[in-house]
Amino acid sequence: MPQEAEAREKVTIIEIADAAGVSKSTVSLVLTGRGSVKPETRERILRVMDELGYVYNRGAANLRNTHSKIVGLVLNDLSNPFFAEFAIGVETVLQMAGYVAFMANTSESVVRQSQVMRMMREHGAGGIILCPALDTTAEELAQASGPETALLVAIRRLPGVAASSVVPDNVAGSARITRHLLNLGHKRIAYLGGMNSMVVRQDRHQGFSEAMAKAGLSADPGLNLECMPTRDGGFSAMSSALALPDRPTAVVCYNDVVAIGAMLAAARRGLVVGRDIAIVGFDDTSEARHVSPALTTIAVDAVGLGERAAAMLLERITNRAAPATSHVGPADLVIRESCGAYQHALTAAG
Amino acid sequence: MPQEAEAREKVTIIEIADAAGVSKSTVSLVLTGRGSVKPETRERILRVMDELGYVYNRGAANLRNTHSKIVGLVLNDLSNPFFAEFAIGVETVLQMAGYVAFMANTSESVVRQSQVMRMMREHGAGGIILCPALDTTAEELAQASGPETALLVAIRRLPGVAASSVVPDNVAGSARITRHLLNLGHKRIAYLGGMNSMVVRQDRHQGFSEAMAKAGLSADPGLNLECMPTRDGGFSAMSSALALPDRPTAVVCYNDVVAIGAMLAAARRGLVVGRDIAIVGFDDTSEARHVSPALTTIAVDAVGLGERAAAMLLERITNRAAPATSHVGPADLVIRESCGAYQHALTAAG
DNA sequence: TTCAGTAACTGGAACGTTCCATTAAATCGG
DNA sequence: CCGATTTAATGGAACGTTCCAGTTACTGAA
Repeated sequence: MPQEAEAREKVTIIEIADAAGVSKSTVSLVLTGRGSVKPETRERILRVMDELGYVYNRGAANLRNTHSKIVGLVLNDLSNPFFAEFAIGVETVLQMAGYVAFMANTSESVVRQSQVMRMMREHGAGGIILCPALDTTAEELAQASGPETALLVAIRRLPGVAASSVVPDNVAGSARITRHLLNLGHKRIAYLGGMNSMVVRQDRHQGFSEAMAKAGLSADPGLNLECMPTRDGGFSAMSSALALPDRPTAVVCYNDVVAIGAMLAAARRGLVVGRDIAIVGFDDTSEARHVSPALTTIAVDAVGLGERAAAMLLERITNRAAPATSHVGPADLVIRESCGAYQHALTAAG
Repeated sequence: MPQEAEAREKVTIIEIADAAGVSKSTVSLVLTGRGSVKPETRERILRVMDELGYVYNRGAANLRNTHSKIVGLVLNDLSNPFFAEFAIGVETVLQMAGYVAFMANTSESVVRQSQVMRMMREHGAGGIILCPALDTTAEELAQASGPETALLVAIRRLPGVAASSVVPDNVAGSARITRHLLNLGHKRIAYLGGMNSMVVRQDRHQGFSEAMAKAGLSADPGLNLECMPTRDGGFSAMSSALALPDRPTAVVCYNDVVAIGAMLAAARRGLVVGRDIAIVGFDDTSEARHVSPALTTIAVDAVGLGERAAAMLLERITNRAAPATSHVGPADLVIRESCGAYQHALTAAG
């Protein structure tokens, strides 16, 4: 048991050296494992370190080195379970590689975003994984980021930014779930939620439109409804959709939280979701499974995206000549109750 | 617009000094804002910094200073929305104070916990907020932590650890929600979920037992069911509870996720939660509101606890003579549908 | 005018490491 | 048993800051 020395002052490599009767260089050698040092000497030094409660000062080491083993993770909304899962994926991979992560939540504020990115760079982060706040521009980012810090943009792609990126396949996923509704016989299908200025919304709506077009249906612009990507947004947008003279029989929502808000609005009007109307989401957050009726949605594997993002960033940091790369992750249909597929199968069979 | 210089090499205070025609000391003065420097000179230096794309190297500065402006946040389970909210609270306060946070997720592994704590110390974290992994011992913690790093233990208190702490009032909250069920007329009440070895479980169960005792009821040991604090755990524990010959009419769950698992199990057996059986949780995660029927639970204000934890840690870091303190946060009853209070009121009125 | 006081600025040592250039001792092939 | 090679260890400069102790130049009071 190391004796909890009275060490109020931090103990340095030099004190270790003195106590072990060697030079600081030798201590450095055992610390970095680089040169060759006699096993017996190594043991003695390690023992002394333990006794004096030595803790390695990476800041000092980095002063010479540069390779810092720190990366930053900047999230636009940690309260969204999707991003929490993404963060878990990122962090797992970093930890296994011996890295440690700065984490910051911007709450969609671009000014906080710039601030924390600068802070992280000042503290020597070798790279940053950024889930950009809503109206982040390419220019701002070029400012906030810099040549010493590798940048990877995740989840929300950012046109015109020279950085690696990791995003789910929004277009394909959206087309997929739209086809699912078309197969169930729906023709009047609304697209609900998100603001047109959001790239993710553009991609997802594009998938929707393409699937509709391929089925020979043109998307009614009156059934394309914007709203903030929140539960409340979904609720009120859905309320107006239901007030339309010729209301939709199915609704493709921007994401799960909008869908859940929409389901509430439908229920409030006395409609049984999955029977009277079909509602589907996107993301497959854990809530999707537990809401009632369970939500049919697109699973994008947030944890997997996080792991991939971290791996790509590390590659880029260690092998700094590597070019920026992009990864588009899978987006799989998860059929549950809210689309009415089971009802449909039942009536078809009976 | 700062001209994106070809600066592959990092630019230092000395290059700024040369370019601005002053000494490095003067540049340091404007950086730290300490001495007095002519406004005109300051402007010039700032302009040069902008032009050359200078980024402050806090690592180098800390080498002399010691006051690092970094704190660590170690979470046992980020996938639990409760801890995500706690993290948001912590991070908000830190950000406002100009600090940046290391974040790590241990997934209840004490070895990862020790590893990340050591890493954080090596990187110069001035303090660590720790939500300890399940079987963390006081001795281990004394090892992993050190005199240079202020420690604050949050959410799960850890007997025998000399550190500040922030926890919700588990005993009072649990007693409160138990009284609520007693007031509704329940007599056979089960306590479900968590493992007896967990301090939080002990506290919550204590509150439960005390409330039962005060009502003149002794808690039936057959109705005290352990399980892992997960949805699946709740599901199977509830299944066995319902298979009992004389089954409970109400169930106090260890936390919300266990309660939601229990609700599923009840529904699976054809029971209507809130009418045929009462189920209540603890934590008031956002899921509690959106599950159906909505969950009656105890709100502990995760964000507020996080803010408080961060504030207390900062106080301890800046004013290092300050003694370790403890904070016990409020635990308020939130009545929704799963306890059957509305049904009860209705039948009472009718 | 002189002198104290202040404003503006500066050089150099120090912080805790790494790493290069050396040196001293040990090993080895012939 | 010699020269060459290898192993083990060392001193000192460097990394990018801060801060102490100065050094000017200026201001204003006596």
